[in-house]
Amino acid sequence: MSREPSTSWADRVTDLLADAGHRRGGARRELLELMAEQRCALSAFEIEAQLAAGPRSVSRASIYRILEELEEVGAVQRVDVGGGITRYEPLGRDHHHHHHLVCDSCGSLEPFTDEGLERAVERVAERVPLDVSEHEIVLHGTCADCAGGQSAGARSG
Amino acid sequence: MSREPSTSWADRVTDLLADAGHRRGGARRELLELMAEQRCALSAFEIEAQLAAGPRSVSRASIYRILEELEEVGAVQRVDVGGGITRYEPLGRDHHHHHHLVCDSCGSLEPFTDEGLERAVERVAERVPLDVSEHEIVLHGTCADCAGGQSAGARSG
DNA sequence: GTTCCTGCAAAAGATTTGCAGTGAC
DNA sequence: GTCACTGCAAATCTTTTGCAGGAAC
Repeated sequence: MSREPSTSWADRVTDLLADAGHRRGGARRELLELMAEQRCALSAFEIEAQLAAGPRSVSRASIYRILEELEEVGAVQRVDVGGGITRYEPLGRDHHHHHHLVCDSCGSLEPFTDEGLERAVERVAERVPLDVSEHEIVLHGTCADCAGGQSAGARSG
Repeated sequence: MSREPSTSWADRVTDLLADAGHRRGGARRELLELMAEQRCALSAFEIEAQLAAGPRSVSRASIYRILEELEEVGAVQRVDVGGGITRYEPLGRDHHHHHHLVCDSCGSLEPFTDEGLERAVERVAERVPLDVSEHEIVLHGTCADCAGGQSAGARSG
């Protein structure tokens, strides 16, 4: 679980970017370190806010530009869970591939994994007329907080 | 395949809307009849274009408003396949529940169904900390046209 | 010193909202 | 006649783009 590779994810991605002809930059470094420690997908807005709270703010334009570069080298994946907001998730860390639970009531996002589901998707991928490179599974519903807390209201952030 | 219920989907949805306190309207009727005959999800833009080509145009604002009403009564489902564009899909017709194949090269959208995948999702839904109401599965990749047609280019619309 | 990286501000695209006129009941 | 439905235009929100200054190499 906590076994770390000899180089960090941020370092490895920086190398990937260098191979693709990119130089290093402060904004990109901050964004990489933020992404490295996320357990689930972040929106551009959330990234901007979290970086603004840290030692070095990064402008929105740079965030989008950097995320696009990261997607091109396969370091992050776009995740669409609705609401017209694109989220971004790091790839290639030692965590397992996962999917998403979305509470339509409070908008919270949670990751989940399931081996059976992955096998089913792999089986489907062989049958469909598409050379499948990625897949995305989103379960919508009501989370425990919202379902149980009909009177609890805005108890926890 | 061609067995129709005694009332059409558009009529049934109109009844649903009437129960919810809505009157009838020309724009809504056009939109319902368009949705009724779709085999896959449509974006608001596509709906506007298709209605504009028909006997009665519907303004963009009305399209979004009507789609929101339809979603509230459970007649359509939002589908997010990326690109920042929300799509809408009719629910409760005699067709089976389906999911989506997206070609990241040309953007084409195709429906698919898979029993095994549905069962796997149902099994997962019981294990996760979410009262699951809907699910959405999107496979991204390259379609046959784009994969095979490296020189075929814009052969078929 | 050259070229890429970054921030700012403006632009572009999708969706929502305010308001006034028309239509359903 | 009342209140919902609709269209137009303006507003809002997310994402992209143009340009100029600063940093990496």
